[in-house]
Amino acid sequence: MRDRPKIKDIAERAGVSAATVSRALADSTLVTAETRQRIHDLARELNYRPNVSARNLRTRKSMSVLLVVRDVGNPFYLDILKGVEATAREAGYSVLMGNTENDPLRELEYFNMLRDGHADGMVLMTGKLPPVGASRIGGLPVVVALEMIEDSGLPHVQVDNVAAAREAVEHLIALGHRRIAHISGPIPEPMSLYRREGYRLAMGDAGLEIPADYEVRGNFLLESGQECCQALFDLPEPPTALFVANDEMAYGAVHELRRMGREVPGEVSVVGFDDLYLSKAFYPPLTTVRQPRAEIGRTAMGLLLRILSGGGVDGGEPIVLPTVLNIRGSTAPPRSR
Amino acid sequence: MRDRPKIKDIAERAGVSAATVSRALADSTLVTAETRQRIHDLARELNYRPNVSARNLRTRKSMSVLLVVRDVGNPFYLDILKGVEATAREAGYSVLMGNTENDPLRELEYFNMLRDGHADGMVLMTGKLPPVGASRIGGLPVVVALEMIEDSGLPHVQVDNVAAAREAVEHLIALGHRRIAHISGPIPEPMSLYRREGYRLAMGDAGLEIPADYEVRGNFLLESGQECCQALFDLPEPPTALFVANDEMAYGAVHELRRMGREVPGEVSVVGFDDLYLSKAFYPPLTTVRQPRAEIGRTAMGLLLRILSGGGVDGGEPIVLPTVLNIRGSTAPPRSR
DNA sequence: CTGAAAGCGCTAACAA
DNA sequence: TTGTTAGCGCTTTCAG
Repeated sequence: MRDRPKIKDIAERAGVSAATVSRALADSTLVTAETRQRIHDLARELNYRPNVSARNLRTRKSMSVLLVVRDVGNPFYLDILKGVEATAREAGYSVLMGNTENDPLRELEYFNMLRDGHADGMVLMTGKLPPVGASRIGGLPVVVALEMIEDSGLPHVQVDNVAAAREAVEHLIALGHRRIAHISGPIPEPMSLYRREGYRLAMGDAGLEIPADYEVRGNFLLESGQECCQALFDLPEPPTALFVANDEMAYGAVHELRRMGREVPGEVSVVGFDDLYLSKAFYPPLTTVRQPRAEIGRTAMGLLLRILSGGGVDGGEPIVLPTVLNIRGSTAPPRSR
Repeated sequence: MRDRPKIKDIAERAGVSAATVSRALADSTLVTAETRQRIHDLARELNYRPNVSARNLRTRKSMSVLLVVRDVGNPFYLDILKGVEATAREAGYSVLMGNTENDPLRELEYFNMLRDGHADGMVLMTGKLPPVGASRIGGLPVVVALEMIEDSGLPHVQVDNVAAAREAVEHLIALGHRRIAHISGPIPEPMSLYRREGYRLAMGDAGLEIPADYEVRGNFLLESGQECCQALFDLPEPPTALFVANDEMAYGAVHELRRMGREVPGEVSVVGFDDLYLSKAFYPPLTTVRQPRAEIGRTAMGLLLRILSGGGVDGGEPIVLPTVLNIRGSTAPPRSR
């Protein structure tokens, strides 16, 4: 940072004005190809780098976007982050990490960073809006990914959680399971509700009753999967199959089943949701719904870029990316009695 | 971003000068407590937020730090990121994600972001320096975490990889294993070399020969663990235990062993390195070296903060954080023959 | 304690 | 095609 060359320095050496240098460095055709080249050479020689604060102040941009999640420590976000980062970088944007930990104050703080010029736009994955009222959010350059914020008027990139969950449960039913329980995410978060809805629809379509105790609430964390699993197998009539709302809890559930001496999938089948990259190395390899995470990241960031470049944004219809049910070793027909 | 209030607006309404507003908002004692309060109230009322670009330009700071890793998609970095983010945020800094994918050009680009005012400092976890020569790097506000860059003169936060690896292998030896193989990371990366060195030391101390084919090179990825494992068990005299240089490859190795019909730990014991958060739910629960990742992140960021606030920095002695060998279900005495 | 004035480094009208 | 000029919004001397 000490005495770095500025445009003026280049201008003096090149015998031109600062404006010309600025234009040349921006490859403006208004500058002779020859002087343009000369200035580029000079800039390289001096190891010149434009001061971003000055540029940002002048252009009223920051060339940064904010990626806001509930928990940066959650491996689920990794591929999304990767997709967002790649797409952002290709377009010359940097990615600022935002971590809310479900704290409304922090959620608000990240929105404020949009107003104070810290970032030009936001990819929001918390499923929540700060309590300032949707009116103030309306036109902001925000794309909601993964989760869904109803009536926000914001563009969404997501998967069809209901249909995906339904397909997962239908797979269990097709295998012959009747007593299928569900470990859900936190209620009433929309994502949890959708996946539960898919479960209910599949069960209903198959004419299967859902016993009251067959829906237990988790919190998407590993330990929660264990606990919920325990509760389910304390029941007088335990299930023969589990549809778990995410892979992490599914890991916990399988772990717990093993601890209880129940075989997976021999005695109990388990289906997860997300297809974390470890699920295939898990034992038994986990049957689970794959979300195209990297693509969600790329698509969301692409959409944001379009918004930032003034392109048309229809916050109307969400962009829905396809899921795939990856059938692996954790599901099998129920043990014939 | 549209017509946001600026200092001047507040100044006019308060009937004072812009300078006074600036001072008041900075809680300078040069301003009467009463006007200070009035201006704060006004700022809140107008929903004022200082323009960061203008402030950054003026103060020559960005209040951002760059966190540079090889691969943002690697779950290993999660807890570190979390630690860095938390510590940074407490101090008012934002975290910019940098992802090099081992591309020297991109590594250089991130260093340039330091020079162009994009960020004030960097936590570097790639184990590499761009090829500009250490001379230009010397005084930069950069902290190296996790990996080690020899002769860089930069402050380091790391663990003792040699000692940790040694302890892991000693555990296997203590169980009675003699034929212990090692799946290493990419050679010659320092981290891989250190862990291999620990393996060699433990073996040597126990008077155990290392057959030529017992050291195979992986790349820290899951598939690589599978492949290396396959190579080892194609040997005429396969090992009874594996020390794998990271958990991810260990998952792959265990997966492959299972595929080959070899029991873990009955037939083969496996020790990993890192203690990813899933290793305890893995089957069998993985014996592995735990690195205090969140603490590495917090410590590195704390060190960087000290540097940024002009505090003394001794790039001499690295800060070494302790590791713990977590003994779980993937290791057992060798099957008695 | 407060105000006037300068300027951080850059870009974009407007003129030439 | 190039130069001149005027700020972007803020902080910080320097005077008062």
